[in-house]
Amino acid sequence: MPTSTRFAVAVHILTALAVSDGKPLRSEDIAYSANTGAVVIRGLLSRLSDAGLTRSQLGAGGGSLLAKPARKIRLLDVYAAVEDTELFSLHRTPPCESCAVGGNILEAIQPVLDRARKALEAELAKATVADVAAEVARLGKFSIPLVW
Amino acid sequence: MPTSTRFAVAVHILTALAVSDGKPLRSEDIAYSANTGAVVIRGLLSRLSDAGLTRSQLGAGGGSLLAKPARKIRLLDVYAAVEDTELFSLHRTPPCESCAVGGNILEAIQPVLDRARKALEAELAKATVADVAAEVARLGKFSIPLVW
DNA sequence: TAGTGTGTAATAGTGATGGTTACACACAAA
DNA sequence: TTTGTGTGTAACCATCACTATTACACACTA
Repeated sequence: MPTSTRFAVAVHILTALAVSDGKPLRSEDIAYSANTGAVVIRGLLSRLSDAGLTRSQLGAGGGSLLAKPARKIRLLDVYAAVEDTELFSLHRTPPCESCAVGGNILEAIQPVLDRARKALEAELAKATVADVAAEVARLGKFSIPLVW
Repeated sequence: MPTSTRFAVAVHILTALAVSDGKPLRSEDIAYSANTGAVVIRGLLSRLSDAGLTRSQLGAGGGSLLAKPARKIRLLDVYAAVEDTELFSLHRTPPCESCAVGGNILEAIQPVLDRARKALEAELAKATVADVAAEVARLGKFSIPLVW
């Protein structure tokens, strides 16, 4: 049960903003880096902004900025901001209520699925955008802030 | 991404087989319990059989059986048998190679995503089909084997 | 005031998914 | 051996989420 590409691109966006370190980035520039369209980026920025992770400056010289320090933004926050669907999908049509298994299977597996989901979320809570930005800087052999 | 319901239905199938405890179940009967089509069930049984989790008896009185004890079948085995896609999707089109962030973001986030995936898998490895079957029996107030 | 960039609606193409029909084949029961 | 049952798989279809793209109103800066 896959996530959309939104999570990966959203992390990309936030990492770019972290690397930019206070200088507003245009959606078009982020789109170039992520190899997608500027509207896609703005759609994600809209979600990230709703979640309180980014903010925008309108007008010439404007763009997007982190709304709080990169080290305060956990990947879990990003995940929650852009992923809509449940990690585990259940039956498309609910199983037979009156069946021995069908009538109880959902309730029976829910605790296990919850534990699995929470384990995943706990890992995503351990890493921050600052961590990712630092790793990108290390791999790319540059320092933050990066002058574009 | 439309997330698949295969995992939930596959667990349903195996739980039914565990509850049946050696008596072959027809795909049609499982389909009734899961509220889907028999061909959908047979498609999943085909994957589960390939993974060594079930086997089938052809002919009259035939159906499907567990290929090994329910307590030896971990939900992780089921997950691996029926889920095709990666848990985390990355960019649809690879990001800009020559960009500071785009050129390094994939490598930078991969370790985090791997840890998250492994944490999820570790939880799914802790639960078995026997556990789910026992929980279903408890909730449904019946004992295994259940005579249909 | 002119120009820049955001925010969002609308639309379209794509791909995975699940539902369904059809049918060949293996096996059991008689 | 024959008959009937149930599996295994291919083919086709409708649906839906997702991403890309166009279009345009609006806010803000220089």
